[in-house]
Amino acid sequence: MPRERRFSESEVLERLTDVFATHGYASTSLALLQEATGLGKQSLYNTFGDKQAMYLQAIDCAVQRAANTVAAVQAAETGRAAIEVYYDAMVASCTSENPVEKHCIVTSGLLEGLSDAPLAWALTSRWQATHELLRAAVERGQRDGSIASPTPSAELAELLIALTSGLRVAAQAGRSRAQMERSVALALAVLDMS
Amino acid sequence: MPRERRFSESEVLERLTDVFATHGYASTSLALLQEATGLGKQSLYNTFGDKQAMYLQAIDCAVQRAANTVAAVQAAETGRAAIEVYYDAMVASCTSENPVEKHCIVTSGLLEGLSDAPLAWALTSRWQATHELLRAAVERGQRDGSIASPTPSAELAELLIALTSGLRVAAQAGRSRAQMERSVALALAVLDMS
DNA sequence: GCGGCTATTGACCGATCGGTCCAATACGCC
DNA sequence: GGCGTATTGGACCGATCGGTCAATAGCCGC
Repeated sequence: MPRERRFSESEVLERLTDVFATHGYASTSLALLQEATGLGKQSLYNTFGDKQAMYLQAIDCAVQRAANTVAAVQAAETGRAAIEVYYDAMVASCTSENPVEKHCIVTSGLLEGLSDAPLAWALTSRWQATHELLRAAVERGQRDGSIASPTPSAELAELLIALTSGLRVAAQAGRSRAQMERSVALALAVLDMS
Repeated sequence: MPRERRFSESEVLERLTDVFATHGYASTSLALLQEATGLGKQSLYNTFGDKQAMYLQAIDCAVQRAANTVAAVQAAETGRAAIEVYYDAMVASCTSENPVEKHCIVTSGLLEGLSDAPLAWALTSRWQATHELLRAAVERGQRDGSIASPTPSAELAELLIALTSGLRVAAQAGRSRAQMERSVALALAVLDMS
């Protein structure tokens, strides 16, 4: 048996995810990744592959981080409560002092306009997954009566996810948490229209 | 009197704006700008200054391009119509085949998280200006009766501008024009709530 | 203790980055 | 037709980019 790695692959991936989230794909250099992980260039390449592969794995890592929120959304009492849980987490994330939480790797990546097919596919796939999460919550709310709007759940979810990304940008423009919460409250009123 | 420039400064700035809009700030290289303009590096530097200065001027150029839309918004019959004019233009822009129209230099720049103070300031300033454009339209609508919601115009405008940025991201995720129009229609229903 | 395998290190690669410098060039003026 | 000035293209700068390679260091079964 050969020599063993002297770092935790999962912990290093967390740091990679941090860097990609805060700087985006193009602006993340190998040097930044080395600095954040304390690893040498070759160790990173041996473990994760090239920059594209690291990014793809960072996306997966970011998805895992959001698993708690996803679970909380799905476990909410009503569909309406699920949506509110989602936006609570989203606003908290956007207004965080921590730059890692403030940025969404998927939103940033999409707006970056990554041209490499695997990256673009992974990002749109994640967007789609979040859309489905919200759509399911809306549909649940429509069934349990907590959401009055008869609009198809997919359409409502489309609005909700667009608002999510909009909040990310608004956060970068320096909007306060209170303002973002008001925006969310206003938008959620759409769910009550019949 | 010395030799004259053999290009139109304004036309070249248009091309610079195109490149910055489609690639963002960090991913735009001098080589790309040279290719798009046909000018040499030195001519660009003589005329516009360094990359930062070019970017700042490109932002102004993009603002000028939107002047028609701004005028149309302000000239609309009612405040409500103004908002609709705005979103018509926005959705058309987002769903354009032309990559130059599809991207918004301000939205992209904000999400890029540019750290240089002059750039960040210019971008947030533009965001603020658009917010004010929408706020004024909302206020007008509340006065002329085309917008029923009594919610402060600034808060409604905050939601509207967040949605705008969200649509930009949604466009990058490949959403269709029809879907975006439905999202807008849904969101505008907020203006009717009292 | 030794041989074989792997992880790590650091030098190195060509390409490109933003930016500068300089010499050649082209024009209006006298 | 010089002359001076502004413009121009290209050579050049150090730094950094993503990525590779060979040598070294560490651990296993033996």
